[in-house]
Amino acid sequence: MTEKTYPWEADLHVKNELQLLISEIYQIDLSLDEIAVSSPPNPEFGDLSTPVAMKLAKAARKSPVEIAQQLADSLQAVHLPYFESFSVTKPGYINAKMDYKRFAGDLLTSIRNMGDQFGNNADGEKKKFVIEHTNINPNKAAHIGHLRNSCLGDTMARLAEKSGFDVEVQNYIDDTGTAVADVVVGLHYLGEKYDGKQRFDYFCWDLYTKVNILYQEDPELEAKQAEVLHLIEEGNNEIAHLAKETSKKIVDCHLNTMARLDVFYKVLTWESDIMKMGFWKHAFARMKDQGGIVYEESGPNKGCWVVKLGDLPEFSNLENPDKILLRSNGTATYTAKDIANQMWKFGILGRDFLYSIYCTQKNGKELWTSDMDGAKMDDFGRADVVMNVIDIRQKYLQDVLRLSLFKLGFEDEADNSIHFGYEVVALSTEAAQELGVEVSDERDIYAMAGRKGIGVKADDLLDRIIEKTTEEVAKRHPEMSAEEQTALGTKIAVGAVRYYMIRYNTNSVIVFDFQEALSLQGNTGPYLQYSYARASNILRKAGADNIEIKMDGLDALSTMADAEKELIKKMVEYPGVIRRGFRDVAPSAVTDYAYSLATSFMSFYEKVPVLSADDDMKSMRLELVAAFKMVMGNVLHVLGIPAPERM
RNA sequence: GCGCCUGUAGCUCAGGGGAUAGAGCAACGGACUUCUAAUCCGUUGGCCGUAGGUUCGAUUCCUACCAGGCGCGCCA
Repeated sequence: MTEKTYPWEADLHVKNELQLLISEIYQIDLSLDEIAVSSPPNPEFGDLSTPVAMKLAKAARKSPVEIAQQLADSLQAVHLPYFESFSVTKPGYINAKMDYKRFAGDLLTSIRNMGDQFGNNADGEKKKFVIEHTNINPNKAAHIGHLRNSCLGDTMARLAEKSGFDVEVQNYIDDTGTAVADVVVGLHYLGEKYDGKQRFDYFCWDLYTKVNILYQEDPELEAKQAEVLHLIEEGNNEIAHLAKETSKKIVDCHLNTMARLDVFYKVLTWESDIMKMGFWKHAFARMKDQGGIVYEESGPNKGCWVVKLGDLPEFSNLENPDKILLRSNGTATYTAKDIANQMWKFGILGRDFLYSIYCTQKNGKELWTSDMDGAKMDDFGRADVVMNVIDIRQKYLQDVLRLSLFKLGFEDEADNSIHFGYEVVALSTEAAQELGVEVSDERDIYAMAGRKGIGVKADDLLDRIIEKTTEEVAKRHPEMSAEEQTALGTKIAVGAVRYYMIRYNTNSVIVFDFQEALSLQGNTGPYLQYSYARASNILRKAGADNIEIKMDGLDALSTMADAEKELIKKMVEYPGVIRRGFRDVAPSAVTDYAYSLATSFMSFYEKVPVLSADDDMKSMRLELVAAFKMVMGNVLHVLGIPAPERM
């Protein structure tokens, strides 16, 4: 092992060595995945352990303990870096004890040297990673379901960046759909005037609901929807202008809402521009040339252009597995437009938007937008990997999208199309009740419904939690000015909301509950922030920002307390967490880790004095605290959670 | 009907072939002259949906069933 080795790869070293030894001694070839190495449940068993000997017992025709002993002896003889000794316990576990002086010393040095780069990897090979998220219909205020989308998408974008991808965040705006049309119906035909007394997106929230209720009793009004849609598609008329103006105003509201949570974008893509650029027409021509689609002369899809999906196992059970792209009346389906858009993202459409700068965002970065009056640019799309963040109800359509690409001959692009599907946010009985929804004993969760105006608005939630956190700050820091209190309160509120939105497994519905979402204690964002603030405090009091912490104290590492070792072991996991979070598309893996890292530090904080320790010990512990602060800072950054120096 | 997902403590959730199944909340009892108590320590609380199977070993994998959610348009 002549290459540079890192402490966070220690478990990998053991695995590799075991693989080699097992092959040599028993002539059994195991994959690395078959050699489980993990932290044992009890520190008495050492720092790392593996049950692999028990797996081998049958094939090697020896007792597990015997095999374990033989492997442990062999490992001992190899002198792996970072390991002190190997032992065996009863059923057949091999346990490893770390050489903490070297292990911790190298880790702390690495963290100090790598700083905010610590934990990053180069898996992405600088490939272009396009992620589309948020995508809210521009016709009403954002609600907490949209928040889940944006927070998950933003975290994935951050994970992709840490994983060495060139990341482009897109926000697609469907400004030509029925949602916008409904609001336009209200504004134009109902003569509803916006008087500026409330926020425009809140006004539209109510108007959208009103229009949908009136549709039920007034078929003539409902017919206006189709009329409006038609006029929008035609363009260059009063209605189309009104639709665009309305959409833009709502998009601005959405951008403001998301900016409050530090969610930003690289480019906006407007459906109206997709239409004007003739993306679909162009895609259709390409598909026809390529022969990927067929015109049906008979059958249920008679007169339509379809993509044949029936021979794919995913669709073989469906009554009508083929997907219509062009209807018999000559218009394109939603899926067709989606395919064209996806082709654009990959740069295989042969067409591109024109672009201009939309605005400068709160993070100082420019936001671009597709724009018919803009300039030609080569910066956008042209992806190697495309991730679409859309809730799980879109799974079928996302499958159709991917497999259609495959069928059209874009096999690599199909492979690199990832649907990040997540379950929706619903309301608890209490939350539903608070919003005035009629509740019954028969159910305990209530779906949000834009058309009915049922939902918790994102900004309402934020306002409420900021009020609460600011109150708490005021209690703790009466010396601060009101502005400072609000600023800190806002940071904590952002931490609480973002953590709440991504901490759950994406397969499960979040049953939104105010009490839980507003909680600032226990397994919450503020807990992470508090651990960071506590570490900052120690360093500030030690004057560590000005003096250089010396590594001389590392001799003291041989007498590390358990709490210190636990903290070291937690920090060492971080690079693997980033890798796994991205690979498994699992932001919640990062929140889980962040929480356990914070817990380790809290435990250290309570048990191990830093400032009052002897000089050598103090120096070592300050280094440890500084390392923790760095790692926690990095984790918080991935999660998009502000890291306050004090709380 | 077909397909996907979920079922773990009173509640909200982690874990995902391996040692005694973990957290938070709630309840109860402790710890602030101490590096900030948005914290920590302790107690109570589990047929890991049910039944089979695979395995040295299953809460984890497979099958069936039960319960719940979602999806399967020439809608967007």
